[in-house]
Amino acid sequence: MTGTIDKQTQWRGKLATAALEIISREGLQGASMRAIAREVDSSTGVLTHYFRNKDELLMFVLETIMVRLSKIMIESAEGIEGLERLKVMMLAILPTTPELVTIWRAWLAFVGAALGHSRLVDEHQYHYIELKVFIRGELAALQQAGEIDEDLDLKFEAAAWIATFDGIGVNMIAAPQSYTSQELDTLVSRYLKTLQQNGC
Amino acid sequence: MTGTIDKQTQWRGKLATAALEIISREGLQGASMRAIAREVDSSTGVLTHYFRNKDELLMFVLETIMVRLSKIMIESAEGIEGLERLKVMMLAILPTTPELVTIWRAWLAFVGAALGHSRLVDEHQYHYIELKVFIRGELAALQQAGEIDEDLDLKFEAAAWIATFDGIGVNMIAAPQSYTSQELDTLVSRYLKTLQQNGC
DNA sequence: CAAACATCATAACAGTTGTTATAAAATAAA
DNA sequence: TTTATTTTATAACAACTGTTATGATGTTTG
Repeated sequence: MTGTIDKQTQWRGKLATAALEIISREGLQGASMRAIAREVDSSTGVLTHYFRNKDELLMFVLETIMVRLSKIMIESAEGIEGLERLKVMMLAILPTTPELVTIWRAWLAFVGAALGHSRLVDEHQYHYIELKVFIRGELAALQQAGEIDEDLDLKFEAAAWIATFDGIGVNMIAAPQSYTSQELDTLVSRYLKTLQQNGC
Repeated sequence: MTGTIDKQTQWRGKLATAALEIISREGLQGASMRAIAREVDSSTGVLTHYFRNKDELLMFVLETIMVRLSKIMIESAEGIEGLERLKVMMLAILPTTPELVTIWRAWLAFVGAALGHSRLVDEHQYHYIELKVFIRGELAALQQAGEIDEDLDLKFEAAAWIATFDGIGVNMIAAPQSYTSQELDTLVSRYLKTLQQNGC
């Protein structure tokens, strides 16, 4: 029984990774059932056996992406406190490694294709809200610790954090070599300064 | 002769607008030849007559988008000087009106589909560079006028301006009602403050 | 062993895609 | 008016899409 489940999750993960790779390379257009099957040196029979249909597979890929991102983000911040924590988390999930570039490229493909695809829109909204709540919690902790202004609107600031983050990420993908790692650091640090007026 | 040319440009514009509308509503997947023809109450014969192929039509749509954007941006800044100018220009092209929302949605679709579509990638790179050069010129003027720090790296700052701008825009599209108009103003103003240390 | 089931490959399906050729209609040129 | 030329519609095309059904294998279970 557990063996069956293991094979299930194993295959689903393998197929999701293969799909992710293709999407990152060629976009969603290139990710046909047959192309994904070819990527894992198998046939479409596997796809149809482990996923109800293509939609479910794509949703699973998107979910996999978001899970990986939040895992990387949380692990990067382990044992780090204060404002530095927000900085580290943001830098950790920007597309600075091959894996993260792959994820970001695929994410952009999903965002672009979300138009007119209601399930994708919903899924994105969900993850956005989740991230926003998380960041808001982080900000609340900082506020309580007196590290950032106490009169900040945290709901707004969480959205601003995500916007800053998205903007940098999209640019790094759309226009590679936009920033050196030092410039990245500067960019994020400068943004964080806007959260505290005691620096002035 | 001139009449022929007029009809050409007229039809090409009409078809591009129709395609833009569909892309904004349903994404690039929905923008098939037949769907575009239906949108203008005509047949695909018109499309094939005024465009070599679909690729050329899509490129024309993307170009149309960028031209409209830069036109809106430049016109908004007419007669405005100083730091306020940068602020006005950014606010002018963020997706705050139906037309701009349409443009941004289509733009996002193009960015997402650019993966694996080399001509689209090139086109985007080109427009990014163009915008970057323009903003850099604006920053240089501000620097000469002493309105922003003289030791800023303008190449870097131009990229930062675009990233900030992209981030806010993408969020407004991906998660509508992210910001009130006042919050938008706050966001942009706060970013601009990072360009001058005399505020401290 | 035998029956039941999970696993995977293959093929056929109906639908859609962009492209191309062809023909009809409208307009311009002679 | 007659002849060219431009313009638009229609239809056929091969290629591709996701889905589904059908077998052929193993693998587990009774």
